[in-house]
Amino acid sequence: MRISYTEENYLKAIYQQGKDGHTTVSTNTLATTLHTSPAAVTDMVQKLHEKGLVAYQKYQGVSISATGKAHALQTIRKHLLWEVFLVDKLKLGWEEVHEIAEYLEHIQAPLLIQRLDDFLGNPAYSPHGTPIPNAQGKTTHKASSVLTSMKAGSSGLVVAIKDDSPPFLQYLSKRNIYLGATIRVVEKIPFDQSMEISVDRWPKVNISQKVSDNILIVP
Amino acid sequence: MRISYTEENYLKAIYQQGKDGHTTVSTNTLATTLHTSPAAVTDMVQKLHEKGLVAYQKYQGVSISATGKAHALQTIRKHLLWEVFLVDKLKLGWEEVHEIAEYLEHIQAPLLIQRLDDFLGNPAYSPHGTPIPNAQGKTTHKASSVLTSMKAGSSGLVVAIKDDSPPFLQYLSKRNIYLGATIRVVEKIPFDQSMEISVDRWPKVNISQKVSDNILIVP
DNA sequence: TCCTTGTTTTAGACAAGCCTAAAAATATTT
DNA sequence: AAATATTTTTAGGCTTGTCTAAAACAAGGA
Repeated sequence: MRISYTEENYLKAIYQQGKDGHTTVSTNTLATTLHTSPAAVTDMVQKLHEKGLVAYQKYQGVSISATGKAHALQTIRKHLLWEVFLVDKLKLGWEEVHEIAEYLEHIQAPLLIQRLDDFLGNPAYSPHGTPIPNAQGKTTHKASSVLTSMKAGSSGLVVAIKDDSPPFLQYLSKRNIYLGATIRVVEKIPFDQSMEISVDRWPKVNISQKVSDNILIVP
Repeated sequence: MRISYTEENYLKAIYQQGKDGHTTVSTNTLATTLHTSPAAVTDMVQKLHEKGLVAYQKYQGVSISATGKAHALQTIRKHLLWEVFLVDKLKLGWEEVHEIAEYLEHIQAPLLIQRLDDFLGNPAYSPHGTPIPNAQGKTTHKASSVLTSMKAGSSGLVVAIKDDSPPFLQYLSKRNIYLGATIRVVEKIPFDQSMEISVDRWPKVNISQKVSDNILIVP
């Protein structure tokens, strides 16, 4: 079955939003993340349903099917492998690679991806710490916790960044937060759920809950 | 001005067929090389004319404009750089890379291409010996002659292959013809313009004119 | 010159993916 | 439970790039 560039983007979004596969994703949410109109989402989702790639019932949202999930994982695999290439080999900044990989991920050439994987040394994680699905779609999950859940006084290593949008990655770079950095929670502010942290040997800074929610740590 | 994936392919074909820019290319020829209908070509060529990328007059064929040529050269540059990457770094065969590069060449990311060029060591020639246009569209032409024009008894080094279609490259591989191979013209057969050649130390073989027309040599 | 042959263009139509505006269904508030 | 607000779907339409069939044009032979 032929899956278009656009269909791949829908599948990826539906998978990433509905994660486990039983959670249902709303039309409006998809329209926002895909920068399109709710009407366009309805059309496409009906098409994907007919192709057996998603489960969909009128007004009841959409969820990924097993086949759809397999496709989404392959697209994600390609995306992350290209990100590794762009950062490790071409020396692009981690905030520059996401957009470029959005294009590269759609190239259909199994041999290319296999060789790229070998060339990169079969990496298990992307430059943002996201686990890379293997050719069968399986990922090795590193046990980690969200920075938000850490207690004051504890510290750990940054292992992954959930949100890989350029603005967020630029924000992190400015505060010297990168994969492998050591973060110590100095103080938690109950009022707004923000926290005071110190990164490596740098002076402490305040980060909002929205930020700490997107940083994964191992103690 | 936005140039689509399809428009880029048309420009590339018009440029490669009409080379110098004054030669005019026919609708039918384009339809054949682009695997589409003459009617589709007429439509597209009118659109490209309105955008100033080609010169076109009804029933008079089409030729590339200066702007169109600049775009075509950039697409070709990207195509050839990716081919170098696929062969040199990913170790793909020279007959496997053309098709994959057809997709990669359309990716718009100037920074990516610049870094890729550096990563590859700013190559001047593709794996098939085609000169790679630089960022300004200039190519350094190696002086060479078509194998067909060589006299019996003379010999030279293979520097480029004009036709980079998989069937032709597979044919060459089978006869141990590759870039840098030494070819000696043993005998020319006037009857059908074919020739007997010997490659490196291998026993002599007969090749047709169609084949020798696509091999470039330096003595 | 006229007629035949082959090429090129026009006409009308279709699929993919999107849009806006309006209608229908669901959710929330009162 | 009714009224209001929000979400979602339908309806109709647009653009890009394609197609087939028919009409227009060009070029060569009689």
